[in-house]
Amino acid sequence: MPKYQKQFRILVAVDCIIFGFDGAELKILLIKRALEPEKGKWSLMGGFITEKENFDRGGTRILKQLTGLEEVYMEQLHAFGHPDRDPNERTISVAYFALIDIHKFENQINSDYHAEWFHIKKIPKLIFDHNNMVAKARERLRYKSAFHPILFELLPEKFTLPQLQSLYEGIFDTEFDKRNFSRKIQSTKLLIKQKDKDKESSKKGAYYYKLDKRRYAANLHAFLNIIPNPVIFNRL
Amino acid sequence: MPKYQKQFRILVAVDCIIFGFDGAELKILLIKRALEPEKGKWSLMGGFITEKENFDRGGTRILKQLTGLEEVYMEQLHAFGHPDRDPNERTISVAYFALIDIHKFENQINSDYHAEWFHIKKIPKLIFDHNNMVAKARERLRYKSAFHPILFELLPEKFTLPQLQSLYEGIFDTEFDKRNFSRKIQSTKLLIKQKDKDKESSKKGAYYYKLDKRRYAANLHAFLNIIPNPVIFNRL
DNA sequence: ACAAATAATTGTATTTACAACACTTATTAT
DNA sequence: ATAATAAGTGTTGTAAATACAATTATTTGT
Repeated sequence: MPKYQKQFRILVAVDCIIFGFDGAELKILLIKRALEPEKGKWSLMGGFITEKENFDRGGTRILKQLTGLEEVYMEQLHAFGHPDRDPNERTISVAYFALIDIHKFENQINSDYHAEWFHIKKIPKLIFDHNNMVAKARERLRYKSAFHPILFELLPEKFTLPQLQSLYEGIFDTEFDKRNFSRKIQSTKLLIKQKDKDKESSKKGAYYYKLDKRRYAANLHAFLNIIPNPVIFNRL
Repeated sequence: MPKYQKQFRILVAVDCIIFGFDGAELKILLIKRALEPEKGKWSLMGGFITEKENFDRGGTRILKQLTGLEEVYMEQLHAFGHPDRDPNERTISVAYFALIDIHKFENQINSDYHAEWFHIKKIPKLIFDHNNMVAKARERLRYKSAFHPILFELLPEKFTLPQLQSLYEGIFDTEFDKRNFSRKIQSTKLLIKQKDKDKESSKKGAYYYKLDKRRYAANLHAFLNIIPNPVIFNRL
């Protein structure tokens, strides 16, 4: 069989934008780059594609490498291919974004990478085009979560409505009416009310909820309408 | 500066899913592949990335090569990277989808490629994973056009409301109420009514409309709500 | 010239969804 | 016991979406 002889071949990497939510702020997990070039600078977690893996597997491999986590929400974001994005040698990168429960991570953190969580609004200067990737991931997360119930992936197994609301508010950089928000969330029937309350953050205490996983799995592509006015997309 | 010595490099291609609308049916432009392997089989238009170009430029270059058209609506769809997708040698492909006015194409067709339009529901067996790409592009077109006014890109400069409606109906595989559809479209204020009528497809004749390009450019990311019930996404 | 057929155009009433808004209740700290 | 804090709950007006039918313009055939 003939090969594509005259064409040139390129390094292919996968980079991961990893989102977490600590109960108050949306955060992103970054590492201190261990290898040259740009050693010691902040960077997304990434790596080169190996000979036998596809992008999805590369993404999950890299995520597991850093967080120890498997079976988390992950989605291909975009392929970045500017000829000079890596000044060292032409490299293209397929970016993935992941949503993880920040608490699950803390126990399993791999300190080899000097990973740290950064507030979404205080991201430092990153190597290459990684700041672009983060911006695009943020945009996508905002877009997608406006219609699809994916933000639950960022929360622990048990969470309260006020927590969920502040997550939405953080992502959309606005405030919602408690009563309307609660009603909309309840109307999805994706949540199961628990008997116990969280009394850490308030005096009255807020009931815990759990995700109804069966319904959630069946409705992952369901359309929500949590956000009052979709015009907000214009002012990201 | 050190290079990434141990890593292996991969061929990188761009493939285009080109949509057109002939007034009745949604179609895709395919070519008869000119080079080995798989010579003579139906395929998407594609090509390898050159040393100095990014993906977007590769996509527009390939589109122009086949259609002669520039400045058309085009968007990165997805990166496909299964190790065996090209049995000849590992190749990854970044797929783009484009929306063109099928009439503009007809004059400029480059017959070198043996290009042909195929009804979206009668796509033949394509090489590699191109059928997957087409499926994904169709899904994306449906998703995106439900919220954003991009379907105008498929229509000629002057078009009628019944034409626009049948385009929507074709894409969503359903039927809308004429009166409600007309009202929703008018309420976007994106259309300018013309004085002349199209009398080809009916006896009474239907007024032509033109896109208000200034408004359209300003509202490309605007949210529409043309489709009565978004639940339809569940049954693609 | 008239009638019949075809397809576009236009209007209204009802239902439904959304958003705005304020008070009560549970709990803790002093 | 009282004050302070934050969660929980109900109602009402308004706008949007839907369902639905009659009329008008034009062509074709007799």
